Amino acid sequence: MNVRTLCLSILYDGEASGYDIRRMCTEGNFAYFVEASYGSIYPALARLEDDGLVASRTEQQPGKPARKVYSITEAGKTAFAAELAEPLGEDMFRSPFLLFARFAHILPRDLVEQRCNEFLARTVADRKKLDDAPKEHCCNAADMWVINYGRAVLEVAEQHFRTHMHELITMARAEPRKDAAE
Amino acid sequence: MNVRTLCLSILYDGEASGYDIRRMCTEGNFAYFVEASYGSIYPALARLEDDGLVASRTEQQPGKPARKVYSITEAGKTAFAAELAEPLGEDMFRSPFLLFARFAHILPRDLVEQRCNEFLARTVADRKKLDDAPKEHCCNAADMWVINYGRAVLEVAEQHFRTHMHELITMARAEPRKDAAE
DNA sequence: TAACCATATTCCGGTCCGATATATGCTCGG
DNA sequence: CCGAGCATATATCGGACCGGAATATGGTTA
Repeated sequence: MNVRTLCLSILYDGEASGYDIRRMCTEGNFAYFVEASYGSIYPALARLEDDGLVASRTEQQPGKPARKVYSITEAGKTAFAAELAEPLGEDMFRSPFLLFARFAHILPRDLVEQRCNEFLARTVADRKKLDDAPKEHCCNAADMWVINYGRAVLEVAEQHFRTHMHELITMARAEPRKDAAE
Repeated sequence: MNVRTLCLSILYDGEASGYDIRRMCTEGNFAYFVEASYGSIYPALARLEDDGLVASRTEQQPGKPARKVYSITEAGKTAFAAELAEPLGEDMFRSPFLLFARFAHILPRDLVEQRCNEFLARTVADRKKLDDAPKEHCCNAADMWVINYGRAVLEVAEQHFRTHMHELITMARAEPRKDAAE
């Protein structure tokens, strides 16, 4: 799933600037399964425009820098539907935290505890955002389906982690940075 | 979490060739949360050796190409522990399938059904691999903790998907590729 | 009034993926 | 018995992508 397709998917729901697209990737309701940086979004939009799949107009706003607002064309919609009909890339999950967790036994206990608390906080925040999503503005039925899938998964992730994180902390080396044995 | 650190983490458990590391990434018990390709592993190992964090010996095996077997040095272990003490990168989940799912309503029903079945099959296979992991060879307590976390999450993912996939299929356009209305 | 933040875009270095090339010998079907 | 295909093993290259810095601009706030 390349950034081109990601841009088309966002523009499918309405016009947006590169900045908007980035924000939807990082803060929007679907941030938990798609992402892209400015460094990929802007070149992708430029190429999309060259190919006639999106159109742009420059919107002057008093007090703020001008926005270059992109919208999807009919050709873009067709290309997007065709792209979705192609074989899908594999989902991927990368977790620095789980790599860290595997080595709890060689790490100081206070570090493991800190990272566990950070991980829990992130998981809670992610779940909360999906819980709040429906109330805000969104969505069509398919969007709600996707959000509910995410909620179901994050809910057990949080619950499982809450009840088992202390086990991981117990595995860590018992010296919390000072020499006081026992 | 860069490939250098990933290589060190695998070598921490015992010596391995670049090929072995790749296999552990794609087929091993931890494939579900770490990955790297040859294109990153071999350069990473070369740099690691330059820096003295790993050592290598060439192992001639009759009948097969020679293996260049890497092992972690004391300096490597220290560097790895130091790396784990650094702030962790964010976990990330990227799902071409969920992006696809958001647009179920504009896609033909048979395509949505097919992709759903493929997704279910992949989820089942992933969960099954984690279920089988403990029986095989592994692991220390921390490894088991990580595997159990993965199992808990994949189990609900599978169960939720099984009970709700038909809703997604129902949202799809009712024409299964021919003109037969109704 | 200076520092900072939000909006908005662009560029670059470096990392990483995916595909391909190369080499070797085994297994299995025809 | 031979050739296709596969598993082992390493290396390389183009291109995609990330993350951060640079550049503007004007509003907010301490």
